[in-house]
Amino acid sequence: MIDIQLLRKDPEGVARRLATRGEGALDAVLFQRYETARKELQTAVEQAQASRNRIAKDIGMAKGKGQDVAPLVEQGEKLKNLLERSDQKLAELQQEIQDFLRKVPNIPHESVPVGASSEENREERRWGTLRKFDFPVKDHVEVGEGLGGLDFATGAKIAGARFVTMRGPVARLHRALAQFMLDVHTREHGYTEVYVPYMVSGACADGVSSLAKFKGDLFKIEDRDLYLIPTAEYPVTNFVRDEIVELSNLPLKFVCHSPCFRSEAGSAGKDTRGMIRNHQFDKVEILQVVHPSKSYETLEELTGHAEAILQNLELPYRVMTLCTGDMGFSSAKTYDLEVWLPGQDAYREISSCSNFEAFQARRMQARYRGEKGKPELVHTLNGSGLAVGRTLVAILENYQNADGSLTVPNALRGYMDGIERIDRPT
RNA sequence: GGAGAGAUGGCAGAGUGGUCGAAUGCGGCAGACUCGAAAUCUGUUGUACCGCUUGCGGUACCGGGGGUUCGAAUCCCUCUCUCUCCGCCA
Repeated sequence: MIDIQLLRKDPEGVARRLATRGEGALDAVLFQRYETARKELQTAVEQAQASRNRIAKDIGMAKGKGQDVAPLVEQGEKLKNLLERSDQKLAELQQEIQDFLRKVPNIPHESVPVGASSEENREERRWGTLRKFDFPVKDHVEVGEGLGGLDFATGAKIAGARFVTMRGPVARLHRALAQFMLDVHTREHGYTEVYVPYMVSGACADGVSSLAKFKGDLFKIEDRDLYLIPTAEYPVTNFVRDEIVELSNLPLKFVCHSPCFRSEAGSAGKDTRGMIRNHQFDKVEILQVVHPSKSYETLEELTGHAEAILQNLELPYRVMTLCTGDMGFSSAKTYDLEVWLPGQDAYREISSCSNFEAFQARRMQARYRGEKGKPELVHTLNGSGLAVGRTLVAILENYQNADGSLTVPNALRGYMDGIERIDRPT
């Protein structure tokens, strides 16, 4: 949620900055109208409540002295009727304002390039050299199926389109990747590993993003207020929901390996081949809860942590700053890491690292006890470090050999009984 | 699944219809003592919103929602969660 004080102070300015996101901009006029009505109603209700409280107190005192309270009780009754109606109206209006505000996306940071689509994302840097292949390059589907390790038909039989099954050394490579990522982040980057529920309540989902807006992207458990998590960000960020964290405990740094479930509503026909865009995939997520003054330096650091995985795996990539129109709902600034996929002859997103500033913290009342002893909202950040499925894709494509075998990246051999190559089954 | 007990401020824990936003202890902050620290003593210390504005006033909040009442932390209904016992299960 954006800061309502800021919105009150400068509705036009906020609307202007939000408009750079492209989607239906903030209706500043509607907000002003809400505010005027709310103020008027609230003042009236609170005045009525004040008189009610005074009368109740007077009755108590009069009774204590043994005086007649009938006239006072009658006054109270009258007030009660009046209050009931206006109280309800106020509650409805406040709910409306809440709903309105919770659907407003975060304000982009000033360093974010203004643009309408991914075309206008800004490239920051590139790492690694693209391998030259002296044989026709296959995509990950061909390589994976050739190794007997990826099986989309069985995935489809079990659960439908956009599901995959893995077998043998490829399944193990997939597991090795997750282990490797967890180890690097816990050993070298100071994150604490956490294990979490793979379902969250509606309230938790609305804490990290807008449930009202993005319900369709999630899988919901029938007849329960539970959603399958689309990323570990959902459960892990909610660790600090309704908490006041001691200043000395900041920053909190968590790493979490989890499956992610996405309905991929609205992406019909997009990336239908292979395991680029599945309903279920694994991801290792890194997440930090920090002091507000530190969040932008933390964003650089956290992005570096995700990059370290790609560097260890010697996978070439580039870093993009998402433009205002391409950023997620809750983010103030996002870097995407895009890995080189020779099978697609393109860079593809493999990690997304965002600073949400106080946007999520405000939605879930996550605070720290500030320097002056007052609770203040924390800043939250997270990034994929990395999407495991897509990392496997990148390895299948970048490490493939002419004979259809796959070289195991150096960094993973310790997790694979030291084997250097996965061969085609004979 | 069955039976019972409980949920109060940062934490612990009193309070069973009327000056209760809530005793007390711990913790935090400020001060005194000290070369400094500890101990001790004194004071102070919830959050959100609204209105005039460096202060004051008002309102709401005792797990969530609803009800009874002139008045609810306190009574009633309901939901959620926690604990204990039994059953079942990895």
